[in-house]
Amino acid sequence: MILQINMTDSTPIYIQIRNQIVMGIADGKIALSQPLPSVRQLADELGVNMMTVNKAYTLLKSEGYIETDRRHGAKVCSKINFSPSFSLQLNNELEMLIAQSRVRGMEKETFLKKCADIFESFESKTQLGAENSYNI
Amino acid sequence: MILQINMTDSTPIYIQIRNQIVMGIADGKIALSQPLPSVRQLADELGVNMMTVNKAYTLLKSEGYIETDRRHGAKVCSKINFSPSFSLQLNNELEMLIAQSRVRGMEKETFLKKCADIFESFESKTQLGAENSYNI
DNA sequence: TATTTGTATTACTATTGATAATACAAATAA
DNA sequence: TTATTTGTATTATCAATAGTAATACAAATA
Repeated sequence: MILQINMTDSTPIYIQIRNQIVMGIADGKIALSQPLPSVRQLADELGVNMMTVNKAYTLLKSEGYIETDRRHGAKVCSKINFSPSFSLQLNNELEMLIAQSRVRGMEKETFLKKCADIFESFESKTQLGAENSYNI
Repeated sequence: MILQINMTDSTPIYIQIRNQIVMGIADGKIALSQPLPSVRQLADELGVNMMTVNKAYTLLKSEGYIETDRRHGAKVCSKINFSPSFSLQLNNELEMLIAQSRVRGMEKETFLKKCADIFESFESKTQLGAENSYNI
């Protein structure tokens, strides 16, 4: 399994890369401390420019998901903190999503159920062994 | 109370207007079917261009929050539907938010509690009478 | 010495955001 | 009637940003 880039999607490539790596960590396809491919290697595989991958890695690094070392390349952090900046972002985005859901008539219980389902879908995937890890 | 535009914020003005109107509806400061100020009037009050307000109104209309009538101006819809496109957007955004929260060590219960709190904060505000409505 | 790493720099292009000036049709108020 | 007010369409301009790309570089390793 390799990252899937959708060139017709309006979402920028480096955001797609970033999102898929975060999702990969969340559902256990990418392990903590796992080395990531080099920017050149991943760029080759995806058919994009090296600096596009670098931009994704720089973003992931600034968010605390990965760390890079000049020689050893990039790897997932061994521990990913719940930072204050993420806490702010989470609050703001949840507030907007809930405002919209509420205005459209969604009940609180329905919303919470949806969240619980998504959360549990990650938990079940994470139980999978390392043999299901991403081939990146 | 008037809409508060932050010119130093990187969020585009028309998005700020859109967000604040959605939030206003959600917490009851703006009622269903309530008339909104004309694009010229709101533009004057905010000190922005008429077409910037028009852009916000066009977005709100496309999302089903408001409707416009050539003579009577814009007003909030009497009923705002839970559209398939919003359902998709909600799923995608929740998936990303939950992935990030989980990776950062947030427990499912903590996440659900946060959502419930936000939901309830809207519910309590909505109980307020019409005298608390926005002065827009 | 050769190779591989991330990264800094620079450049190019397309897109976006905001504003502006008009103009128009429709509806209302005088 | 006439004047005014509504949203909107059109066109234009300008600045800033975003996205991608090509290249070069320092550091570390084999």
